[in-house]
Amino acid sequence: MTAAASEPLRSTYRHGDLRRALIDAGIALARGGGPDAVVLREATRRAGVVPNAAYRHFASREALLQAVRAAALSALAVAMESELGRVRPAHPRTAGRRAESARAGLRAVGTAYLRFAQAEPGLFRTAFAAPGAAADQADPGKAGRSGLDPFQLLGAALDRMVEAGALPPARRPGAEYLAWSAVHGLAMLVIDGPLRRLSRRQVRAIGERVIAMVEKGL
Amino acid sequence: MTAAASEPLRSTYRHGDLRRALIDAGIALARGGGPDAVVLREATRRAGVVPNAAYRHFASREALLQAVRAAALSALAVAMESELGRVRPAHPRTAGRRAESARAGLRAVGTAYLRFAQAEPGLFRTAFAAPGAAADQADPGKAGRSGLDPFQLLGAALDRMVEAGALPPARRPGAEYLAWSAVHGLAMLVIDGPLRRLSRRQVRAIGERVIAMVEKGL
DNA sequence: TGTACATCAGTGAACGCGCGTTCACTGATGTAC
DNA sequence: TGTACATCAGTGAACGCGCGTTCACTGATGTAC
Repeated sequence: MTAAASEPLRSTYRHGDLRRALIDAGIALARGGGPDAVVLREATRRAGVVPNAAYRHFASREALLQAVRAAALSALAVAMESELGRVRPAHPRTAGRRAESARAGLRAVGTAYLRFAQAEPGLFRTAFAAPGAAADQADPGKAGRSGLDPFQLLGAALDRMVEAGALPPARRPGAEYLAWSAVHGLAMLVIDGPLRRLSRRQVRAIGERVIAMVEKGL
Repeated sequence: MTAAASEPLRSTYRHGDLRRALIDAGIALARGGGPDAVVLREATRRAGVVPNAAYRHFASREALLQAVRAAALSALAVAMESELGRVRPAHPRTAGRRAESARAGLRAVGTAYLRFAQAEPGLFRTAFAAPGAAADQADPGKAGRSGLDPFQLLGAALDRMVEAGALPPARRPGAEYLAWSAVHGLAMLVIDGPLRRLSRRQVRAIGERVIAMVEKGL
């Protein structure tokens, strides 16, 4: 009954859910060209609506971009959760297995992060583009199914490593910054920077080594 | 005798060195706002010249940006060389000292990289912004005094570690990608991303830990 | 169950802006004789 | 040493573009009686 959110044309005067349609259009734009490609006029065009109609739902172009950013972060969180789910056995019995499982969790987080960056470079860049001065607090909607955002998922993985004895507690504080930096750096170099000529295979191989370096160097 | 390159006003009909002046203006713009701030018209304004005059020296806005990017890379290389020079004693006698000196070289490279990113975020972002499709080969002018660009300086530091026995030769291939990723990631998160609220102190502390992680995890 | 009405989502037209780039020009400079 | 001239760096004016945003409007919807 409700109009399809992605439908660019419509027969009714009212749109149905223009807000949703604009966000979806914004996501599609971000997917193709990163944050700068999230152009308010183009989003309204795709939604089959006159440009200023957007102002019924967003205060400004920046507000729309903000919503798209939250969606991108959320998509990343979902990808990480899904990789985590694939890798973690329910209740390992022995201490050794628990430690290994915790380490696998950290690897899963890193792997999913890199895979997402490579599969969706535009969304990835949008997720981490600096917001326009304002709006910095935790916004709802950037989390995955578990309610955690990507950074929190990483933190939880590190916590599990400490619990399982795979990471000395003294090393825990701030460890997310180290792990995050390594993986984020490779992602940026690959999608935007000087490593963008590397093949998929090469990137995966380097990704594994980066993650191994983190595991060993933490 | 030659007109100062940075002089926005001029009394002569000929400019003197408009090309240089446009690049300098472009650098100033990049310094303030990253690659997107390198606007051809603004650069000509600052050079005290009519907009289309730029086309005597650059084929397009992209060509100007390219020149600015090369200058930014070169500035980074110089900063790295300078930090390297401060840290490396000339000819360490014992193997242990040579190894330690080689490690110090790697740390210097990473430290300078991070410091440059934080001191000159606009230039840093400009240096690593993806060039517009064309022009990818090694351009002259992006190197430092030694003739090496930032990536090559990192490679040389790693080579010295192998020579000094501070890094197993088997670990050498591709090691620059690992080290680079870690440091680059922290730089990006700090200047543009979610870590931008961290204080100078905090960043330096995390920077040291990231570099330590690289040293240990390589 | 029918009707009057307030609400407010989307329309239509327009604004000012700054951008990159093209065109035909002009006049200072340095060179050839 | 003086003069004619070709070169080409910078001028002046204009283009088309797409953007974000504001204004007064209109008409479908759902609600109160």
